[in-house]
Amino acid sequence: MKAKFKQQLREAGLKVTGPRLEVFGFLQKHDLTTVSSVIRECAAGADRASVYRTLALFRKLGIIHDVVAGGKRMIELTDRFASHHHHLSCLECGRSETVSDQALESDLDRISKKNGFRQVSHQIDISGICARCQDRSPR
Amino acid sequence: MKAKFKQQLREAGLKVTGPRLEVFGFLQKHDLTTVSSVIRECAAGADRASVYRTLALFRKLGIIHDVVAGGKRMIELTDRFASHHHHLSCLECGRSETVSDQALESDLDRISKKNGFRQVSHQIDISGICARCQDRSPR
DNA sequence: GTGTATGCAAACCCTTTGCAGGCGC
DNA sequence: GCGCCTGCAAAGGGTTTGCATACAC
Repeated sequence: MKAKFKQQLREAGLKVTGPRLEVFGFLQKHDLTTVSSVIRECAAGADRASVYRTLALFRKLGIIHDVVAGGKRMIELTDRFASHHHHLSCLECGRSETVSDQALESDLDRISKKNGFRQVSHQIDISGICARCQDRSPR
Repeated sequence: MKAKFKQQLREAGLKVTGPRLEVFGFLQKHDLTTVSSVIRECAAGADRASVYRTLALFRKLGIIHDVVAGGKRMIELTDRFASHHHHLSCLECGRSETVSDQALESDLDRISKKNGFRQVSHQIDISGICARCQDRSPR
């Protein structure tokens, strides 16, 4: 996976640098994170400005994309570096669970076709209260 | 609809003021808009700061909610003031189409239940190229 | 060695806040 | 008239940019 990443950079005529490796490594370890987390956790290996530039580059290269989970803007690796999925986000504890559902994907395709859209991407954010938090504070 | 809005404010012990009416009126005319548009278009009747305060209030009262369309953060009236729907956003022209689909809603319910989630809300953003833009620049 | 990428700091948003005056009820 | 709401301006926080230096190739 890291090899694939380096290869993609080189094929685009870009350099494999410390900050880029640092940020990519962090994203691999923490799928679904925030820009501020990346800045905080990668501070030792990458300046704030470099993190922003790196994330912008990764977006352009299709390595990461922005998603919304629990109403908050997050970033994560794209399907090329992680399998296609969506999130169930708990409004109480903030945790997100990953789900994949074929019927859902089919419906989205069908809806796009019906409207004459050529679908490029989609994202879904289901917010609620997770099983654990329901148990903890029942109502 | 506007009567319902005024009623909701009064029932909450809040005042019906110029800025609040101005912003609500704009939201009714332009479903799916941005904070900056509201600020720009309501400038005559509401100061920037008042727009922010008003939007925060509307969010708290469940009059508006934030959604993502075409990857951009937008705001729109909630289901109480407009029927439940989702958006197909064109990445080229930026326009958004509205869709409602029962199968899709059922899928989301089923997925939530399967994971023990009590669903509170969900949002879907389908991005692609609309029929019109496909015709204009075929590939 | 060459040209890209980085770090630093300043500039730039967008958003929030404090406060005195105005207005809905 | 009372107390909430507003406008104004200043402060705050996150993001972007300019420039000289450092490093990947």
